[in-house]
Amino acid sequence: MAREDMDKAAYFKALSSLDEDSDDESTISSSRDKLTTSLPPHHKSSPHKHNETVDPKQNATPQLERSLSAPTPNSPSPVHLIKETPLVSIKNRLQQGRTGTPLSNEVSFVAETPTSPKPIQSGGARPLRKTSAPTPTTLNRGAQFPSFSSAALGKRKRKEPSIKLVPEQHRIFKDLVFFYVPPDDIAPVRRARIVKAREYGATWATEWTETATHIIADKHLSYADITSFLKISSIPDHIILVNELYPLDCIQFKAILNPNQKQYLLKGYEPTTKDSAAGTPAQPPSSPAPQQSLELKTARPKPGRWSYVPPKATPDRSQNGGDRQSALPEAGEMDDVTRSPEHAEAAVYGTIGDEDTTEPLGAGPVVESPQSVEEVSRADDDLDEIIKGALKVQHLPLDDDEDDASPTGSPHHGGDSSDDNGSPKTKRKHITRKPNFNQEGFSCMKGGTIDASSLNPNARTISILQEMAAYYTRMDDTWRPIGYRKAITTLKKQNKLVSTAEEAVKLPAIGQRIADKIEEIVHTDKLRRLDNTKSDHNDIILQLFLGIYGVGISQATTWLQQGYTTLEDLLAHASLTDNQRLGIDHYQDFQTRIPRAEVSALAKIVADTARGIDRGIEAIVAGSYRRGAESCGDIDVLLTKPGTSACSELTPLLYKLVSQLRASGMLVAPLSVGRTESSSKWHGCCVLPGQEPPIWRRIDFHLAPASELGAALLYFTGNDIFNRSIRLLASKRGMRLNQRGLYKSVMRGPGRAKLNEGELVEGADEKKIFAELGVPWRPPEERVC
DNA sequence: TGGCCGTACTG
DNA sequence: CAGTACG
DNA sequence: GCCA
Repeated sequence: MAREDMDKAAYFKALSSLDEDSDDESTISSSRDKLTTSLPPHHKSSPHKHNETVDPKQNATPQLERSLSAPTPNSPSPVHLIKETPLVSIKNRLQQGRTGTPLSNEVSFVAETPTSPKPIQSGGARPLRKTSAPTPTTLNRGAQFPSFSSAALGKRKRKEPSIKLVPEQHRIFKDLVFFYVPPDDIAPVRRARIVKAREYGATWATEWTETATHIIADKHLSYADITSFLKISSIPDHIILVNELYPLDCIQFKAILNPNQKQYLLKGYEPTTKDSAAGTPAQPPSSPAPQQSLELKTARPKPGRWSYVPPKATPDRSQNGGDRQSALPEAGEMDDVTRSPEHAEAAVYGTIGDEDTTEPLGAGPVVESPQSVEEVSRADDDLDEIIKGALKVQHLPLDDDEDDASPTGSPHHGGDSSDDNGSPKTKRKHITRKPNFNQEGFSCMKGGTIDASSLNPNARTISILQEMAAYYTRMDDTWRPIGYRKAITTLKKQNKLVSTAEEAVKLPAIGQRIADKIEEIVHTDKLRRLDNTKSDHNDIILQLFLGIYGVGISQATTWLQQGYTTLEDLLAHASLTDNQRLGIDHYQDFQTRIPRAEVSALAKIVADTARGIDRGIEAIVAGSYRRGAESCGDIDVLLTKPGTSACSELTPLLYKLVSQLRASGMLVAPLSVGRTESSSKWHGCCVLPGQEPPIWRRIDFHLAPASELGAALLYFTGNDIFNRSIRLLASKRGMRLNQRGLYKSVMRGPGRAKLNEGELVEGADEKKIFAELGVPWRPPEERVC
């Protein structure tokens, strides 16, 4: 036991230091030390699944040894060192922090491999490589932690992606031969996917062969693309044609899924019912599909908690809603991708009339200019090239989801409305007061209207920076992600491509380091720094865990340390809170975006029910819906009533409302409910009655007496960055802004610590709050930061 | 070098 | 209390 | 990460 702990500790220490190593510049903040310092006591109940997962004894130790003695025994050719690219300043990579880590001094220099090597060709023309028969160069000792071992190789350029097979019983792709189209692994994402498939037992055919069992096509390809690429008239019956999503899902569900599901089909391809045989039912006997294991752990209602019935088809729900392409959550927020002009009215149910529409003060009624260009298909055009040359595939989106965010796929309203941002109008800043600080730095001062969709010239850069932010979040770094997000906000507002570092540093919130990264991204279409993480198992598991409602970085890290790797592991062995269990059972549901129309429908039910309880109640949908998003991550309903001045006047109504909605079947579970009399929130889950299959949605109610409506709207409309920005601005002005109101004469101690409550300035009127702060009014759809 | 929003629920 | 969540 |  103790020994295992030690090994794990050693491993994680090593991991940490390596990670920092590969970081461009030195340090990562200290919070991550928790990884290296304290290991949780080993409970016996803890997850040592003998079969799968890690056996620390086998892994950590050898790894450490190997990395300590730099040269890799098996690595055949020393290959030339990768030259540091000029773009990245590599200063000191020695880590001071990771004290006592055996590796920290050794692995000080990790080559940022440019990924170019085409592993396949190098070995000559053998078309198949069997992963199950590791080549001499395969470093299989390190089985579980590829990134670690590859990083540990130090400067040595990896010649061939080391494939670390998963334990045999998990090799769901055993005996399968995958042929990818395009048949290369140049793009980092694709390489990671291919490696992953191989780790699960697949054989990768790098040349077309009819012995292939599956053709895995790039998601943009159509059936015709494939046949023409292969120069055949049709795909042989015994070969299964699926898109790249398929293997990922199989891996996540640990099963060979039915390849005929529509989310795996290619455009223009009608499966000939034939392959249902080969394709297999979704749940092969060998590996229980998640649904089943999920069903096992059924409701264990707890006093005060609704009985919670795990619904049938949760995890498999990829087809409805937005096809999530990858099992893993993506970093960036996808809401606000598009806006529609009519949002304002739609957002309000009940007697309230307007609040957005009338606008004297700020930027007038924001009428979206119809916008023109439709670019959605650009990606498709690239495909030809890809197929032909198949050599520079770098345009494939780095992240999986991108364009799926707005489900409807509704092409128009491609958002962006007015490409107003450079336009003079945004510049109007009526200076009420002269601030003694630079208010340019506050993103709440300027409208963000250009979204991150493909229309944005910096979309690619933004997407990659978002991944970086997400990556650092996973690393338990609190502040870097904020830095990145601010930079991203700035970038979103540029209406032309920012391509050089020189140009970039001049922009607010973009410093030298991000500027360098921007330049690298624009020039190479990727960030090497990020590539390193792409195939990191632990990182991928972390992403998985962080996608669970109720699980944050702390819990996710702990579970990872304990050796859990899948949601099923967690359900079976980890100790979970009720919310977390629910979060796992509905993992896919919660990951699925909610079409705007469904939000409207749900809100209408709420509003109608509420009015049945009290005519005066108004239900206003806030959140990304109010910002005009075409799809939302959850539903935010603000409940208010004219004439009220305290939450306590509304709480009883909320209680009734919830109980009626629950009775009517719309609300299906509570997650977090107010404790006190005057509390103002209720968080839970709902489904659209009649929806088949039902998809659980996150819904939040927020109570606001009329006297606080403005502040509540401001808060509940967000977005979060906008809120933080405007709140920070308030605090710089000696005020305080929260969901109840704007307060002045707040005395603050060191570090802006609040010393007193302050005196209420305004709470009822959203616009007045802007005005008091000297912030130009911005309608909700311009609060996208 | 230290700050980076303010609040509320869970266990 | 730390952790997670909400915008 | 960025900034004062």
